[in-house]
Amino acid sequence: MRAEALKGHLDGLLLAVLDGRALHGYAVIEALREGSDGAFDLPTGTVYPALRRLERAGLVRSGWSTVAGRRRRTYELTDAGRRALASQRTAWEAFSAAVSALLGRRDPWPATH
Amino acid sequence: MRAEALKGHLDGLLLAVLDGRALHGYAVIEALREGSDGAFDLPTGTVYPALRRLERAGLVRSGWSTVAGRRRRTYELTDAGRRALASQRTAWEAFSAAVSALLGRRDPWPATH
DNA sequence: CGCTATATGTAGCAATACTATCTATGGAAC
DNA sequence: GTTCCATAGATAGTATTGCTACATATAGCG
Repeated sequence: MRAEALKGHLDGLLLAVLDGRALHGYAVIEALREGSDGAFDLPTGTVYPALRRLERAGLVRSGWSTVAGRRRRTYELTDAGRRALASQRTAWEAFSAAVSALLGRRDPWPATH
Repeated sequence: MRAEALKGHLDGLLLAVLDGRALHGYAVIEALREGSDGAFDLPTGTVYPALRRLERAGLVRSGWSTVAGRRRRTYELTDAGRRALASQRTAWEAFSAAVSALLGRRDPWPATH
């Protein structure tokens, strides 16, 4: 997976794994890995700053908790986050369809010139 | 369409519209717009530098021609470009499947914690 | 006591698409 | 005939963003 492929799509994925449940950063990384069948195994340096970015944007809300002596910053969606997720899903459908239409064809173009 | 969504995917799209035919930059822009049903209407400041980038990488080859008093720099795939296109298609399948798996579900996660 | 998994975080880097701007020709509109 | 649009190419500078590398710390296992 090329590094740049994810650009512009990570936010939507983060919102998606937080949909309906609160997770801390480390668990988000695991959810992305498992939910993508191993395709997305993202480093902490990618996910933690991205979650903070979403929080600054008001799409998630965070709070601290301590479990078994380890501190966790837990994230959950805000109302704006849920709306953003819905719009990201729509945008993905459009983007995905457009790329597939262009890239998907296995035969070269008919000679038109 | 968010600007960042395209990042990392443009090269594959450019290679795809050049598959089996030679096009000049302006025609590439039109091919992207028409082939994506209007979803991708890219500015010249995006496409021209990207084509030069592909040429530096050895994936396309360019030559000049003049049609109706207008000079055109025409691009066509190299062998390496065709190989790169095949690998981009495979990468897109994997990426697309992974994102759809995470983003595609319309129902929130079951409560597991 | 060292190693691994868990857990959070930052600084700096590299890649890349976009905005804004510039030049130029041919043809249509007025 | 001159203004405007479509065609055609190009570049400088900017902003965003994901990644690498590094730093810190606890729990549990051998």
